Amino acid sequence: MVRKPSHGDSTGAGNGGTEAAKERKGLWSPEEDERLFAQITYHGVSTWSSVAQLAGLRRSGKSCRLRWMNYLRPDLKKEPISKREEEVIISLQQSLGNRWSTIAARMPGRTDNEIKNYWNSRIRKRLNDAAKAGRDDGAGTEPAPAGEEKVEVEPTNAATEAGPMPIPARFPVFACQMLDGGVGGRGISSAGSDSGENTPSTTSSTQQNSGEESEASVGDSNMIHFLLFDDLDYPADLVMDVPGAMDAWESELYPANSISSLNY
DNA sequence: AAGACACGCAACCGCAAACAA
DNA sequence: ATTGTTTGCGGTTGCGTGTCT
Repeated sequence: MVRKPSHGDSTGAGNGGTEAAKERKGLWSPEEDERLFAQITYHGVSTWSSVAQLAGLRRSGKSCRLRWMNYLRPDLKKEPISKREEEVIISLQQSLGNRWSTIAARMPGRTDNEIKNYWNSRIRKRLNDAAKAGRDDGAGTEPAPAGEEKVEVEPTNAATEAGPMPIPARFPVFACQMLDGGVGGRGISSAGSDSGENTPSTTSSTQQNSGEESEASVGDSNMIHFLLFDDLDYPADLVMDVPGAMDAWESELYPANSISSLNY
């Protein structure tokens, strides 16, 4: 259920109207998204506040960063969180606690916000229910280990569940820039690969993964890493070979004239 | 059909860490 | 060493939509 944008004043003309410089808040309009995406794609990120300024957005740098990280980033997975991913979340939450960004860093294509929301709205509730049910049964004093709370686990790779791997909506151009090395601020490079700590291992491991994870228990952290490498859907060096991706990007998602018409 | 409620998601807020001047 | 700025994080809230009564 995607909330319909309620940006009554997508141009920023509203919001009281008089203070042109006043920061906009609330949902992002498609135009704002487009401006932000184009700005970052073509010019990278020096500082987020400058991104907001250069893109002509009346948004805080913070807001721009959040929008990019949680929504516009080309490497985000758009499909719902799979059972396997849910198991990983549960397992990592057990070992790391509510360190959502760390958990997200180990789940390519997922954001901390997404994981946090998923946890708060679904898993936590379910675990609580399970714990309560356990107490009612008198069956145990501890809630069942989260990993065992599962839910039938498909042996298949999550990436293959939904059929052919979808072409990430905006990845190609972004990847071109990344590989080109041209625009590189620190923001754009970290956004393209993933935040920091897992980047080297994930990218290097991607090509060697064997395709299927072992049957190790969910609580096994080594297995989690292995499994996650397996989940990395869009290794940067493969993206350039996706036939027609650029065409799709240009013709459907962001026609050249729609971007070049922006002033920045 | 309509209102109440629950759910899920997007975004904001406040804080702390990192960095620059 | 100090101060100001920016970034990143986790918690929380607001709101649209779906479901139930």
